[in-house]
Amino acid sequence: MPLPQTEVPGRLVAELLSRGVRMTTQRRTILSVIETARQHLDAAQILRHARKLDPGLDRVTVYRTIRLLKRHGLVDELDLLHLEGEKHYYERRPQRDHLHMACVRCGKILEFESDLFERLKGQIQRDCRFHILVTRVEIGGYCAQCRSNSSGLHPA
Amino acid sequence: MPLPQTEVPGRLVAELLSRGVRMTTQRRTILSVIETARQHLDAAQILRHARKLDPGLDRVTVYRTIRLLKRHGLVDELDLLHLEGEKHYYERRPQRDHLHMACVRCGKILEFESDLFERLKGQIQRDCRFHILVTRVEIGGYCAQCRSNSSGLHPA
DNA sequence: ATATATTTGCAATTAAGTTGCAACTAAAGG
DNA sequence: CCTTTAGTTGCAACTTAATTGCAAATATAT
Repeated sequence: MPLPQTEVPGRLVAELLSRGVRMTTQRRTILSVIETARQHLDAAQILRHARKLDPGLDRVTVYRTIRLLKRHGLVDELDLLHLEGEKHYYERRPQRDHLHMACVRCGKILEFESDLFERLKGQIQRDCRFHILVTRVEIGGYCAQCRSNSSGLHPA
Repeated sequence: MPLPQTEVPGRLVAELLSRGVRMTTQRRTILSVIETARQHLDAAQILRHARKLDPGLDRVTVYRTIRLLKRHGLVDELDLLHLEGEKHYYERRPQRDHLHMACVRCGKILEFESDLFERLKGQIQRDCRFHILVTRVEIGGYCAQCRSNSSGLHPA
């Protein structure tokens, strides 16, 4: 049975190729996993998904590919406040920065973008003469649902 | 003459005592290290400073005390974008949130507080009906000095 | 002063990510 | 296309940061 190598060349593949980075089947697999992810994935989850497409793929290759993407500014790394373990989560760097809210009760992650944040970045660049390359905003608290349902409960 | 920049000594001890937490000599030592720190310290640095005061103190006790402080919302945990290693840094939770800028070239950490950020938090609480407990803002880029000195250089 | 629930230090363990290296392979050149 | 070669992969071993189980020690209430 032939492996359906029918992936539409994604933006990440195209970006790396345009920068002269060598493209391997392993990298294509990992990049497609990251691009089609529906939530934030950690390295182990990326590996698990990638192995469904290429069972021999090693976790070292996942770590190295993530590092490559970080070096090229194509993914952002998040902790999501380490609500579970010390792992890191990755997402394709968006056009416009957004902030992450993590519910400490149910673990849900919400994203939010705001002109106020863009203005805040502008203020920092001006007032501190600091040239911003990357931002990471993580906010912990109770989401709307957990606020209504909470009945005075506290997180674990 | 009062020292305006200096934190009130023993505030962490007082806070914990007022919450009925048992106070040990080890905890007093670790708390004093955190309170008198002049920069952000990681667990290993806290241990090193604490051992100067109590050589038998174990690193496990440092980790457990940090966890205690986090549970009580008395310290904030930072990664400072993992510019060096995967360790975490700790600081006493300030009255007013501030954001952290890490220079990717020289490693310097700058802090910044801003009404815009307070307004951003207000917007989140309103628009997302999200009750904020903790915030963490880490921004990477080039500080003013490194921008002037850079001569086109890039970080390692 | 005593009782007891909590905390400590030690040793062992887990979790996440990295490194050295031989074999492999993508991309460039004939 | 076939060869070349510099970059990449997979494996095993390793590092670093943090956690766990447990006996001994100790802070606090009585």
